[in-house]
Amino acid sequence: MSSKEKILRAAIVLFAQKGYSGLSMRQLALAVDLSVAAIYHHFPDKNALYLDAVRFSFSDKEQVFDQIWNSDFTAKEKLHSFIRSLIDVMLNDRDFHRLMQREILEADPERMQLLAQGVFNSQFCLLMQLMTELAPEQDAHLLATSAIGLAKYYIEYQPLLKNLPGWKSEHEIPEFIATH
Amino acid sequence: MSSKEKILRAAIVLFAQKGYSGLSMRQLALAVDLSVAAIYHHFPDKNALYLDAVRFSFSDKEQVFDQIWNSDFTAKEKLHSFIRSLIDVMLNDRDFHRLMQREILEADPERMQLLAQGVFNSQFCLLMQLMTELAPEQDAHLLATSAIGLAKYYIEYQPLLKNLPGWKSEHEIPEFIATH
DNA sequence: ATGCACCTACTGAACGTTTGTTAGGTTATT
DNA sequence: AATAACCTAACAAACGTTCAGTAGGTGCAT
Repeated sequence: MSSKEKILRAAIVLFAQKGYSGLSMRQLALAVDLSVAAIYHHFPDKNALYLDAVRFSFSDKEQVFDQIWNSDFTAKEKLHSFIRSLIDVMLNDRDFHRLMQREILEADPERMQLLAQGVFNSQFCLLMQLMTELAPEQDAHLLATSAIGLAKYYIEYQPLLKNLPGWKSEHEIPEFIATH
Repeated sequence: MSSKEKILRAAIVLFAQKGYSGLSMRQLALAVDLSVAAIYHHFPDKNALYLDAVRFSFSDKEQVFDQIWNSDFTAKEKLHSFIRSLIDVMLNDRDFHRLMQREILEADPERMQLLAQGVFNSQFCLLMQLMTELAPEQDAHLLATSAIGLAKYYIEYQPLLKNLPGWKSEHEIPEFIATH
């Protein structure tokens, strides 16, 4: 693994843990066993590193989704798989999940725009496309948003809901289709 | 309004906005038009100030809940009012909501313990008591947790759900009672 | 009424440390 | 020889925190 990748992977974990201003370049350097200047050799400044880290943590997952889009599933099956994967990814990669939570909380407008355009855009467009195919008479943007929102809900409350009576492992998607 | 209260109120807003390490004592001093040393006159250090701010932002709301507990509602009505108020508070006070989100995200174990014991404890105990009264055969802690979780869900997704077909303004509590 | 003691609320300036960042030199790879 | 990858050392700025001092009020003995 290259040094640059090592830095990015550590940055994801640590930014997710401590937040942007909570992580110093020296702490990060220590974590990857490099000098501070070595990081600055790979990244122009802290902000760019942060953005790259978020991008990297997402692109890491993007191929999973691309696999779905390129499959010969029906539209319904694609949607099912997409949400299923979204939940899986969020559930298994806590750092990714926390990075996203932080990003939404921070709500730095310029960073939001950058992320929205550079990171999420392609996935969201594909999802919207799928939605138009599935329900042409409804607002695609709205449907896509609620699909993601629904997934997010399951991620955050699955640990809770699991302990409740009436839990069924594959109970997710039918309900979703029904409401739309 | 006393200086101490002015500091606390500003701290709530700014900590919610920028996070613990994102807000410096100088920035806060500037915001309340006092010297940095004046803040240290009222609070021993930054961490204590933060804790006090969180406590303060909660105690501000506590009386609303206490009013419910001391009312002569039936247990069912109390639960209804409690959840209704929880949702209202979270919805109307974004700073409070964000502070709580941050606190959960951060998950600093020692701070968590302090908050759990010093801030939430009394409310949670009252809620658990109510739950035992309502459903003696079930786990009170579990019921209380899911009540709060349910409220949180509505807070985060009401803006979303509102735009969806099938939205009814007073649709919250019956569903809750039904699932339990 | 006045001088003294004591208090709270505050200030300006400084403490040492940590921050992001850079300049300049060294080592390894091609 | 040239370029990439890395180092040590330093920079100014910002950080949390402290210190000595002051303005204004209160109570009390004179």
